[in-house]
Amino acid sequence: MSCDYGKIGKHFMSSVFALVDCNNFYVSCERVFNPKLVGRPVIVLSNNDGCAVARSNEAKALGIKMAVPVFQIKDLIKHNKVQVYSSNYALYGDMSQRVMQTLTQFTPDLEIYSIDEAFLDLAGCKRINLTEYGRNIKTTVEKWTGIPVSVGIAGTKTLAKIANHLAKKSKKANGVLDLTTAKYMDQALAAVAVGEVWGVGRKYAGFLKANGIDNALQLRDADDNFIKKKMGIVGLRLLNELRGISCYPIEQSPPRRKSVTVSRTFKKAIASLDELLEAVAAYVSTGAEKLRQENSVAGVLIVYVMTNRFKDDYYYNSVTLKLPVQTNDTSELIGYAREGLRGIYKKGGQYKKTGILLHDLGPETLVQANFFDTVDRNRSKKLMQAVDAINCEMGSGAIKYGAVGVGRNQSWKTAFNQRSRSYTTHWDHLLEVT
DNA sequence: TCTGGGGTCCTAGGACCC
DNA sequence: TCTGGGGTCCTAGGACCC
Repeated sequence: MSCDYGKIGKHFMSSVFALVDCNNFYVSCERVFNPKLVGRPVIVLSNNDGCAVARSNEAKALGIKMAVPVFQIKDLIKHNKVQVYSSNYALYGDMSQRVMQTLTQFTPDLEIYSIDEAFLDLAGCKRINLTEYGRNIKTTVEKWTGIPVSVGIAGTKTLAKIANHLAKKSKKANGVLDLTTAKYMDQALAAVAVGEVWGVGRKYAGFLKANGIDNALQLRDADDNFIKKKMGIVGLRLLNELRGISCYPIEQSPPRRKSVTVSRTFKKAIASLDELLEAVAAYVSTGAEKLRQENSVAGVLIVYVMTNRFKDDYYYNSVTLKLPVQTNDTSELIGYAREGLRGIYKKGGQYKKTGILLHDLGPETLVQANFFDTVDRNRSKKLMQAVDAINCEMGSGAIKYGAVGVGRNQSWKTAFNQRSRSYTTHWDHLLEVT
């Protein structure tokens, strides 16, 4: 059943979604390989060890908020012996795959929504006890991967999100909650703050509260026209989803990506153009590699620089380059990017971040030859294949472009001072003498 | 020289997500 | 001193065309 705004009265609930969400995912990954962390406050940091992006329940209980800068909680960390880890994306990505693989045992119709979440289509499972089924999912994932998960089940994705949220909070639910039966629906919705609803961010939450809508139940029963006017068509879909009318089906094969971004914040500000040029070349290399992995080419390249956004003299500038022919060739893209950066670089700036975006993506096979094209596309393609093959075999970065630089003091490189070992993807720890 | 409306495409910005 | 990164969708407004 699709989302049809005119027929709200006569709907019937035909779909069943389960949302499986890994608890404190990055922290849980660290705990799998270091059981001493269980039961203790643990946090995982963003790039450059800047902010806390994952927190164990014990860390949350200490009042450590999502994305809080580490320097603001230094004392808290010290006094409570909080265990602190740099992020280890290779490890988390690999653990994520194991979790998702396990979930395919329960239905082939699953949508990997993010690194730590998946929606399962359980419409075919209505005759069985859904709570039991959810419990089975939970224990199996935990047994096979070591990652604790919560399971929320309901008639729409938005309600499954809410069920999951409550499953985590409620002691009685103990990690699994089925909201497909309408019996406790109002009670459940009333228990969820409006800001916790999927699709309601900070701005909308503030606006809704100012208008007397504090929880999910009040939002569900809000006036359609009022919501449509203030939150657009998305808001209307949200109301329908809360009312049990599914607007967002499972998407098993995600459509081709529409853009690629690569950017990093520097630990220390950079003033020199040469260093920025190196950083940009490195980001372009990463972005182009991603394009080639997906057999895509880009038609637009954007380069930007910015100084510290928390300071008064904040400076941001960007340039959008329309490429003559869509491409995924690293050296070609580096050429454009360097040219673009020279145009927006302002001398004397203390730059904290730079990045590139690739837009207007399309399939490699459809590249339109251009009469004025000066690049030998066949030759470039073969070279790129060779580079990718070697980097795959020898490890990422085995072959780099000269423009990326090779110095030991590349201050633009990201710091990870408390990183755990890549237990699942590298074998070097087996050689360590302990 | 003035007059009208509708459609499409593009872009920038704002909101959200994890 | 120290503040992450990578995405999506929608909307409004302008340019342009008929």
